[in-house]
Formats: sequence, structure tokens, C-alpha cells
Amino acid sequence: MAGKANGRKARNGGGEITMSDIARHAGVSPMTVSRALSDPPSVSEKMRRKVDAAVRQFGYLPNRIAGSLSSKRTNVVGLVVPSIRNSLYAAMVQAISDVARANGLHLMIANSGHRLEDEEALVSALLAQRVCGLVLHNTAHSRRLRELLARTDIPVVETGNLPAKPIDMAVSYSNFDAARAMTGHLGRLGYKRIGFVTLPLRDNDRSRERRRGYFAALKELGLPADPGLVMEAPGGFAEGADALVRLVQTHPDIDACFFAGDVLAVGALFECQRRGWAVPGRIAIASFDDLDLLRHTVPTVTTLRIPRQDIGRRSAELLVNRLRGASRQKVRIDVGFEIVQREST
Amino acid sequence: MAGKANGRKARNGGGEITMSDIARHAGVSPMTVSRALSDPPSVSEKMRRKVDAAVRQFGYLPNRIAGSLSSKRTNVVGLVVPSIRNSLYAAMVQAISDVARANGLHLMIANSGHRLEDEEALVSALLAQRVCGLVLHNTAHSRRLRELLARTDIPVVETGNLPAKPIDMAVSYSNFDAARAMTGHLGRLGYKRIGFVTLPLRDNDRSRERRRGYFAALKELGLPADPGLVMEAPGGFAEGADALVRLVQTHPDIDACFFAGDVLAVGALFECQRRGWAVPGRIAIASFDDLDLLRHTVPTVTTLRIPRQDIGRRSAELLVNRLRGASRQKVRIDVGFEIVQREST
DNA sequence: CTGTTAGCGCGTTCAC
DNA sequence: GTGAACGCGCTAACAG
Repeated sequence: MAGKANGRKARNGGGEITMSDIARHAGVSPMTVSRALSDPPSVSEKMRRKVDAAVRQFGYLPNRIAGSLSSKRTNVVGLVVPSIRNSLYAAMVQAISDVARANGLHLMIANSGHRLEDEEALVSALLAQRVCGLVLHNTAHSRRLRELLARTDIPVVETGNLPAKPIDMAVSYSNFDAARAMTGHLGRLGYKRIGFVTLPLRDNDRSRERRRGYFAALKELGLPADPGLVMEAPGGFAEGADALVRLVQTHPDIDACFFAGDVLAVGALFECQRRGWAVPGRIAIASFDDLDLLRHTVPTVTTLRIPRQDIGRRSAELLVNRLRGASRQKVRIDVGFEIVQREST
Repeated sequence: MAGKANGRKARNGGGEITMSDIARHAGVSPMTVSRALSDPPSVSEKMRRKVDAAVRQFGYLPNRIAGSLSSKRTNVVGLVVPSIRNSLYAAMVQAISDVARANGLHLMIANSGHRLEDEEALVSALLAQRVCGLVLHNTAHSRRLRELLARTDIPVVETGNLPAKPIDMAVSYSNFDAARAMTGHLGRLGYKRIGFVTLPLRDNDRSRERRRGYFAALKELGLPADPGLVMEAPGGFAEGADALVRLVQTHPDIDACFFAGDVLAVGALFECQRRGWAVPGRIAIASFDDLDLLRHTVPTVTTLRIPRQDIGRRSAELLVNRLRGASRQKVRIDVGFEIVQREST
């Protein structure tokens, strides 16, 4: 009864301190310790004090692995983003993290690198960890991932784009509408030859939707759709600069360029500074996503404000509500966007 | 034996599919399923095929919670950063994530918001989740956190600064040395009145070390230490611009300014563009941390290159080696830094 | 409000 | 190479 000498592999020098240890030293049952820790009001003042004292004395940290196995619930939310480095995702992740923390949840983050197979593998791994909810920054999943998610009953929030038919819940803006709106905006400002620089299209429905929006707006504006005015570029300052230069050289009559990625736009703007091309005099520049940077450059850059932080916050709130028992119904929230007209157009 | 009707709260509509289920359907023992999944070579070809078939048929996902409880090990690494949004941390996190993933580990990320009490609470929570290792982007911990970490025997990597006496392992550069080197560099370029703009000093040993380095260099250069040339500013473009303007107005003879944060420096540079102050003609600008942005602005900005990605990679590698059985000895790796001289100085 | 009993789903250990 | 027994540390469910 005293202490079954835990023979060999005593890595910790004696095994973990358990709830029973605390219970024994506090002179109560393990169950009372459990309750005192997870639901203090359900235990009498006297008991609680004894437990707290023993907990402090031993520096006891409950084992949530054991707790999770027993209760069949974890307090861990899984999150898959295309890239951790990108500041756009970072704003969303931060918001999710804040809401999660306020509700006693933890975050397990993985990045898919824009690869659908990786997304699938990562979600599997997160499900194996029995996360209590998932946020996926992608809506174009592999077939196997769809099947996997269909079989699970944890809440799932998709974001990054507005899917026609969400798996469970979706919080996003429409990439199509946003790109169409900005292109239309440029048209109404009087620009006639509007270039479009897109991020890689492969495995990325968001990029494809943006391009579709661009062409839709051109049609609505009665402007010709010239495939030569569209360029695909990996994200980066240099790539944006490069794309702009090539567009201007091949299409000297270009008078505006819409970049489907903020870094691309800024790179292009700097290139204009270097070459002495007036912005918007020689060429107007519009961007996608309201990086803080864009309102401080010279000139400031017209862009689309996507409420990334709201997306994160609302996604997390949806998860939390579900975990608190909200009924399971499909949700599809369009957070919208906003055109921010600045000096560059 | 067939199936103990699992009465009431069948949330999943019948309870989880377990290893026993798979074993039964594959006609083997649960132990064989376990081995086939975690160490395939230890099982005969025939058994493995039967198990694999059943696993696929049922879409079985092993419960890592149960596995972790049983084996007393998790494959989850805990990570605490001051802020998820900041791109500096993002580069490090990405590198850690990559190494972790390559080694079958997952990441649980929390952000302390630069608050030491929060760091303490978050580490406690991560330890309760029984993470197998920790990376902390901070070296100035609360006393209670130090005690907590002293009692644990999981590997801990500290980063963000080079502590004199690491808790366990440390991978970083020296903020003091870096700031001293850049200030010295400016002095040797001939600048005589060098301003210094620091990020908030509270609860941030990194900021304080940088300021110390600045003053040490001034002394070595034989320049007077003028407290009026030092300003504290929260991070941000506008704040950097503001700080510069105030320094120039109160000290018209200032000829260079060293910003201990990249965003501050860029904000100041843009302000110079707006005001038509030549950089470095009127005032030279130096920054801290080699944001991609800094090599694309006009003019490009002199800065300190900190190998953030290496820091992440090596931190993760140290953890992995420990988990693989490397002996427990203190490690203190100085990854160094590099001065990148560009057009702004 | 408190205690008792009985697992949670797996891996360790030892026998075969 | 395979299986049976046992327990990881905690909480759900019920009884008092």
C-alpha cells in the first residue's frame, strides 16, 4: 500500500505524481481531487483547501492525456494552414489562438505547403490525436480527405475561400467576388488595359477563383480579355517586380496592374520607384489583402481589405459554440471584403 | 463477446472503432495490430496484409491518446512564442515545424504576448499535455517557471537570446553582440551622432540586451552616450516614422539611426521618402533582422542578418536527438549574426 | 457533497 | 513471430 517499488525503468526517478498520490496526502479520494481541480464549486471549501495544499506541495500537474482518454474529449484544436510563414495566415492564427486560449483550448498547428496530399496526411494525424475540432485553410480537398471528414463528428471549419457546399462550417470571403470587385473598381477609375498577376494556380482554388473574378469583371466592363495581360508568379518582391516589367515591355499600353498577392504588389511598386515610373501616372497598382505595409509605402497602395482577424475569431467561436453543445448545422459565413482606395490608383 | 451494447451516450453512434475491432476482423490479436501499425517489420508479411486490409476497410485511425497514456510518451512538441503574428517568429516556427514533421512530431503552439505570467501558465498547460519537448522563445523566465522546468525531464530549448546559464539547451545569437556590432559598424562608417530606437523594454531581455550593446559600442567608439538619442517605441511603421521625426527635431545633428526592429526602420525610411530626406545623405538608417523587405526598398536597408531559420532547425534537431536518446547535457549554441551593409548607410 | 467501481484504448512485458 | 495479462492516470456513473 505504501509504494510498490517501481522497479526498472524509473526514468523520472520514481514515476509520475498521480492524482492518487495527491488524494492520499490530502486524505480524500481521488475523485474529490479530480473534482476540486476541474470543477471547484462542486466540492466543499474544506476539501478544496486540503487538495489545493497537496497540489501545491507536490507541484502536481494533472495528466491531460489520461483525462482525455477517460473522458473521450481533448481540449486541442487542430489547424492546417498552407504556410506558417505567410503573415496573412499568421493574423488568422493569432485570432484563433486568442479565442482558443480564452476558452481553455490549445492549438496544434500544421502546414500543408499547399499540397493536398500533405493536408490529407496532416488531418489524419490530427484526428489520430483526437483533436476536438479542426480549422482548415483550404476548401479544395482531396477525395480521401472529404471521406475522412465526412466520417468524423467533430466540428470542422473551412476557410480561405467560400465553398459552394461546405463540409460542415465555413467562414470566409469570396475570392471571386473580391477580384471581380477590384478589377471593376479599376475599370470605373478609367483604366482600360488592366494586367493581372496571379499566384501559382496549381492546387489552389483561391488563386483560380481570383483569376475567374478578374475575367468576369473585364467582361462586365466591356474590356477585351487578353491572356497576355495575365501572368503567374510565385510570391515574392522580386517576382512582383519581374512580372510588372515583363507586362510593361510586352504590353506598353498597360495602364494598371492588379496583383493577387500583396508582396507581389509591393515588389512591383519598388521597381517603379527604381525605374522612375510614376504610380499611378505611368501605371496604377492594386493589391490583394491589406498588409499594414501597404498604407505606409510611397505612394500608399490601393488594396482589398480582407478581415483575416475576424475570420480567425469567428472560426474559433463557431468551434467553441459547437463544443459547448450548439446544434450541428451547416454554417456558411461570408465575412465580405472592402476596397481600400489609396494613392496608387 | 459479440458486442456489449454500449448503452446510453453513444455520441459517435456506436463508440470508437478500436484496435480490438480491427484485430477481430483480421483474425489476429490486438497486439499484432499494434505491431503491424507501429513497427511493420516486426510482423510477418501475412499478418501485416490481413491487418492492413481491415484497417483500410474500416478507415481505422489509431487513438494516439490511448497510445500515449500507455507508452508514457507523446509525439507532441510544445512551442511558446511572444507573438504568432510577427514574421520573425514565423520563420523560426516554420523551420521547427518542418523538422518536427520529418520526424513524426506535432506542434502545439501558444503565444505569451510577451507576458511572463502567461508564459508560465502556457508552459504548465503544455506540460499537462505531456509534451515530449519544449521550445521557448524567451530566456528571462519567471521564478516559478524556472522551478517548473527544473523538475521536468523533457528536453527544453531556449532561444531568442543567449542566456548565460541555459536551463537545458539554448540556440540563439547574442542580442548584445549584435547591437554592439551594428553600432560599431555605423561608427566606423564615420557617423558621429547615432540614434537608437528600441522596442518596449518591459519583460523583454532581448530589447534590454540590444540597448546595452548600443551603449557599449558608443563607449568603444569614444562617442558620448546621450540618453536623448535613445527612444522606446512599440513596433509598427508609424511608430518608427514618429520616433525618427522626434529624434531629428530634438537632435538636428543626428546623422544615423539604428532601429532595433525592422518594421520601425522601414516606417522611418518611408517617412524620409515622404519628407524628401536623403537616406543616407541626411540620415543613415540601420535595422535589425533581415526581413526580405529590406533588400527591396529604395534605398535598400543595412541590417543584421539573424539566421532565424537555422535557429528553428537546430532547436528542433536538438530536441529530436534527445528524444532519440542523446545524453542529457547542457548545450549552448551561438548561431551568430551578420552585418549586411546596404545602401541606407 | 463524497466515495466506489469500472472502464477509456492502447503498449509493455513476459510467456509461448 | 505471436498472444494474454495487466496497467497507464484519469473520469463517468452510480450509490450513499
